[in-house]
Amino acid sequence: MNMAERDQDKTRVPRQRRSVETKQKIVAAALKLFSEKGFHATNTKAIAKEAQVAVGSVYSYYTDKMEIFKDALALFHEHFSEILRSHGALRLNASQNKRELIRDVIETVIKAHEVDPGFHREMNIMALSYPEVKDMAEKELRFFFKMTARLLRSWQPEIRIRDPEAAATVIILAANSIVEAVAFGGTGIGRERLVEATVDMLHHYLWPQEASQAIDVSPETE
Amino acid sequence: MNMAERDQDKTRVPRQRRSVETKQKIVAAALKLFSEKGFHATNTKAIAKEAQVAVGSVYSYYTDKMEIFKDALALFHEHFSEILRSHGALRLNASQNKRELIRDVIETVIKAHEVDPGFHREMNIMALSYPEVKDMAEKELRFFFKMTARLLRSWQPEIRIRDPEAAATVIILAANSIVEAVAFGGTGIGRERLVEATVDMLHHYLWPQEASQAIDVSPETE
Amino acid sequence: MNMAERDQDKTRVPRQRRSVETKQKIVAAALKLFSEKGFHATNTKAIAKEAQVAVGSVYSYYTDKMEIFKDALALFHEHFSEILRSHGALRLNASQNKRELIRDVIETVIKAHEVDPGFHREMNIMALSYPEVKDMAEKELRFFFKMTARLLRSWQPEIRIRDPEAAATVIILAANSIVEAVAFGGTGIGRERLVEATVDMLHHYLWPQEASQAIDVSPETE
Amino acid sequence: MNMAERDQDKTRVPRQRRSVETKQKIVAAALKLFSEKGFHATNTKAIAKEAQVAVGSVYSYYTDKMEIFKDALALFHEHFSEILRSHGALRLNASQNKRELIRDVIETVIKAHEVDPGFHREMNIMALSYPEVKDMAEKELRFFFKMTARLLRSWQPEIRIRDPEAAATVIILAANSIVEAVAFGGTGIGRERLVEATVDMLHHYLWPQEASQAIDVSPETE
DNA sequence: GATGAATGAGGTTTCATTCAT
DNA sequence: CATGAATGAAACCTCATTCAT
Repeated sequence: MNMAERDQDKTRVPRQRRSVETKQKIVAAALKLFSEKGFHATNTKAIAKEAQVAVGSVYSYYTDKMEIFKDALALFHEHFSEILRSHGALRLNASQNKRELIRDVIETVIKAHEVDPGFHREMNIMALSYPEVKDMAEKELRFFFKMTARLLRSWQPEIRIRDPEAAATVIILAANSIVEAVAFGGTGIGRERLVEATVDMLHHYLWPQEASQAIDVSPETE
Repeated sequence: MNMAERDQDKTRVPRQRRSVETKQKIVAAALKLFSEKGFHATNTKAIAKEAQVAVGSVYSYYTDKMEIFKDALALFHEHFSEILRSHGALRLNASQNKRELIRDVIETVIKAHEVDPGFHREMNIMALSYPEVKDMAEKELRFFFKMTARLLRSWQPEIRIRDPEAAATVIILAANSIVEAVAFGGTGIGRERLVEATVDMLHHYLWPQEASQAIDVSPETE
Repeated sequence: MNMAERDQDKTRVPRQRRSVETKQKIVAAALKLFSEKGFHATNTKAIAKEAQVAVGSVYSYYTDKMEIFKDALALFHEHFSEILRSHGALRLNASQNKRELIRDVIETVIKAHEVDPGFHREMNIMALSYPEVKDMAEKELRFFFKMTARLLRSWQPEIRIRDPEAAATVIILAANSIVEAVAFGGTGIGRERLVEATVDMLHHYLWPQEASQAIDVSPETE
Repeated sequence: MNMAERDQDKTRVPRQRRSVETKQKIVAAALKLFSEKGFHATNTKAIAKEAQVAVGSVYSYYTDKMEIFKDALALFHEHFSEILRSHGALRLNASQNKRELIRDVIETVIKAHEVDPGFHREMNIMALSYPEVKDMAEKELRFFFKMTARLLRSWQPEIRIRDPEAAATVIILAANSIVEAVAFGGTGIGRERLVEATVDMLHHYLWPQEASQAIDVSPETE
């Protein structure tokens, strides 16, 4: 394996079980601290301490503090995807009630965000400052774009979207920013109302006819 | 004049005004550097140098590096609002073509972002880390929520939005995140397609009837 | 001045008198410690302490520990040359007794070495490890080569040297290594005997006739 | 053996053949790395790796990194002497042409240096810093002093040296420093010219009459 | 008021050595 | 006996902030 080759002499490639466990302890500790206090406010000593390991050990698994972050990010993405999968966000089909479908998706994404809102925030920070992190985060995000685009295309021609890729991107970005607003607050509007408005917006976007009727049927709610 | 007497041999500039100018030089310098290299990578010495002032002087105007940032942020918000205002983003009325109206707004916001994308990014970073900055940024954002909500309400009942405040928030958040994606790239979709999709989404959300017809009129575009 | 330009933001260019004094205190302290304990065994904290200055101050005058060393080396060279000059090593002329002349030169060089044998040693160590130091040391050495070559040429044709440059180099190198042996001991032969033998060697090399006669005149010494 | 007694339970005294081989692999690896990158830049992990042995094993043969160096130094001296011996540097006799004899010796020493110039340099560095290493290096050097002195004495009274021991020391030191200059460059004079000048110097020192004639015979060369 | 020299805590990283497996 | 994981002191360097001039 050329991975092993490249890291040779610098970072340890876990061979023994103990070693594997130590590395896991370190990422776990780092994920926790980055999430709580952010990257810059977390020093290597603290990571080592949290992992109950000597500072030197940290550096035998990682060349760099940044390297630890990247591993933590990968771990975070795993957790995140796991949530999405387990909540069945992807076994959607157009047969169910459209509003419920949209709401389900949004709620699931909120759930996923709530697993570790702190780290999510830190990921955003880091992505803005470090291209490498940006790339990782974007790669993950594009995966969702792709998934969504495929979904939209599968729903054609029932929904009449002109540019499924762009639409998927816009939907994900919008949903994401609203989910973040829900997670971190600060809008002054409660969670329920924001979700409802978002559902409305997407409903109209994707199934205009049905959405328009829905308004006629139940006007003046709230 | 006894004023002249008191200031003897330094009569050039009144004390007060010079002081104000110095402070302005400092913020301006800071804004520039924060925007270029970020908060953490900009040290006070560099700010002083850029402002052509001694380090000590910086600390006689500001207690803290953070204090400087907050002032820079305020200045940035001024610039930002100025752009929006000068581009007339807010003298909208429902009479013009709806798609054009939406597109205008979005383009204006993109313009405003483009004034200083670097600082915008840094503002986001800082907002995520420092509650005080977050508060400032949110306060500004809520202003836009309010403005938008008022606008939406003024368009009622032509548009039949159930909860104008929540809708305004959702619209601004969505628009904002898409604008950022346009500014920083990374989606893999070009600017035009993203804008078009966003316009579509908002068009359907706000003027469902008209939007549906638009699709019927010019189908299979793109 | 482009020097000032280049160093800008990183190292301080002493402007005030206090500043100049501080920088001098630092080199002096460094010279002392490098000489006593060597470069690697001297840490920046110790230098700061010896100079009665904060660590940070050291780094406002020097980017690097190595930079300090180079400055110390320059200072050392100044001291060294000063000794040579004050001992009149270079107002040699061929008129005086040749053996005495050679002995004078050698004794002077020994004196110069004795000013700071520790640093001399360290200079050699560093020269072997760091090309930049090697260059500095060699530059100084070549100056002596040049001086000596000029002297030899001025003595032609009385002395019949085939290649004055090479001869000068060989003489300086030989003298130097013997002087070092005298300074650091380890040969098992006393200082006087080494100097005498060296004088003999150079005497024979430069003034063969005279040297041969000298042997005939005082044979079987020792 | 009380040697074994003394070292017991700290460092292993190789008893079995495999053990001996392991120790040899370690020194060999160390010699190579020290020579290439120097003592300080070579870490124990690298030595272990190069020797294809675990770090812990290194420490069961050696108490210390320095201990390894000392062993490497001894090995180096063996190689060095081996070269000298095999090139017959010591089966000199006064019957052959004197200039050729001197040149032969010098060329042989250069050859010996060229076996491992890197380690030679490192030995010098270490000798200057660590008394123990200095002692080892000097012990070896004195061996050459002794050999040379014996040679000189055997050539008496043909050569009329007053103090053979001192002369031998001076000759070896001079030759050594010139050889080093040839090996590491930096004098600005080419190898051939330096060797020639050295031969001249020693020729005049040891066989004044013959050397003087040589000059008369072939004047104005170069 | 202004200047810029001085401070020193704190951060990241290395590596010789020990020790559990 | 070998292995290689773990240790932690110690090194270098940065920079927000203070303070003498």
